[in-house]
Amino acid sequence: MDQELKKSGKADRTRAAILAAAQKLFAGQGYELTTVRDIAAIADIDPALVIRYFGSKDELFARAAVFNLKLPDLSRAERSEIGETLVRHFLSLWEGENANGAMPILLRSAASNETAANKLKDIFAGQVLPALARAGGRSGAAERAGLVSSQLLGLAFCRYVLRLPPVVGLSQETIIREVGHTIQRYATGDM
Amino acid sequence: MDQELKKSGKADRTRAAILAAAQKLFAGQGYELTTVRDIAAIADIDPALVIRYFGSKDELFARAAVFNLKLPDLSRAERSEIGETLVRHFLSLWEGENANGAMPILLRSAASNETAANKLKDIFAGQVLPALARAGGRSGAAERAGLVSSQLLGLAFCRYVLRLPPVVGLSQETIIREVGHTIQRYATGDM
DNA sequence: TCCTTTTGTCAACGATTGTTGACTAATTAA
DNA sequence: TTAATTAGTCAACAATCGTTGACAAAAGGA
Repeated sequence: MDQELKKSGKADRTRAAILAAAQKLFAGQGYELTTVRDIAAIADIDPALVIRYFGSKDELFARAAVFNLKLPDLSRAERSEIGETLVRHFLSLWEGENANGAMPILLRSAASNETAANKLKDIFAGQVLPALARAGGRSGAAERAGLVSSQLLGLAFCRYVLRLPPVVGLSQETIIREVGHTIQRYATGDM
Repeated sequence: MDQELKKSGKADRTRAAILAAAQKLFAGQGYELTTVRDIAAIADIDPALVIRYFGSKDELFARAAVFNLKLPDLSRAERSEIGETLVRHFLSLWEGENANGAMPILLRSAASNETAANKLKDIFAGQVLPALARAGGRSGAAERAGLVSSQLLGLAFCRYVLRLPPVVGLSQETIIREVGHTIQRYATGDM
């Protein structure tokens, strides 16, 4: 068998099918309500294969929920455009072409799954906070990061998990303008 | 037996114990992970009694998650203080003396429990939106309500469910000032 | 006291869960 | 073709879930 150039073997295709089914279900109903049998049914394979290829439901979830913030370097952006830049970045991450839906997966399961909750914590404490610390004023980085996180996660929670009609109805332009303004104030304004 | 003046009979005390245990567990780990047997263990009674007194786990959850927004009449408040007024109101509802923890219960279970999700939707679409429509400008009430909801729910989600350290660390004064400012702009600012 | 109602105990049910291991079928290397 | 590796199938496991019904204990009224 080829060592590096695998020609998308049969096993790889079922692996991909399982992962896709898992992401769809995890995003739609969370970790607890998603069963291995449901995943297998959607992927049209045997439930035992889910375990064989991913070890356990937990490991499959971990694989399905990976995502990379890829935060832009805020210290190089125009200081007056940090807010809009951040909001644009998150929106394209959540709704853009390469969106993989990992954010809804994490958000929906974070309330009852410790793995998901910790992943979210790591992201916002380990990436958003440092980025704001570099970009914003010298003090109160933790406060600013907390406020920014509450607004961004709240937007995602209402729009993708709860699907609150007034939030789903917001246009991207409105979000960029209004939420961008808020983030801008949190990130750089005086406290 | 007395018809109206029940002297806190034995049954009432166990009913209360069950409800208290249920609220504690529902708030801490959500609907799915909370088992009838866990509730019974904390209430120190038999699991069968949980069903006998509340019919089913679903009905018990509905009882444990009732709460009343009791929104103040924003049209009578100083227009320039709507933001702070709203944030103060929610904070005292969530952390004040009479806080019953129903908000964390709803938020934590909303991601995987339709009953909880619908209850949250009803609250914010049926109470917050009308209140803002009365108080704010004549147009764009839905947009304003969506933005306000995203910030308020995001704050609660980060602070009580996810327990993001930077958000937990925010003082009430900071929240009232900063989030109040944001809500004020969403509620009354031009869009 | 006796009788009725209330309150609590216990064991078990059927369903569903993640996971396993033995087995067959298909694919590949020789 | 033959042998070996890989992929997929199937039935079953142990555990846990919400829920039920039969029964015992306690309390209250007569």
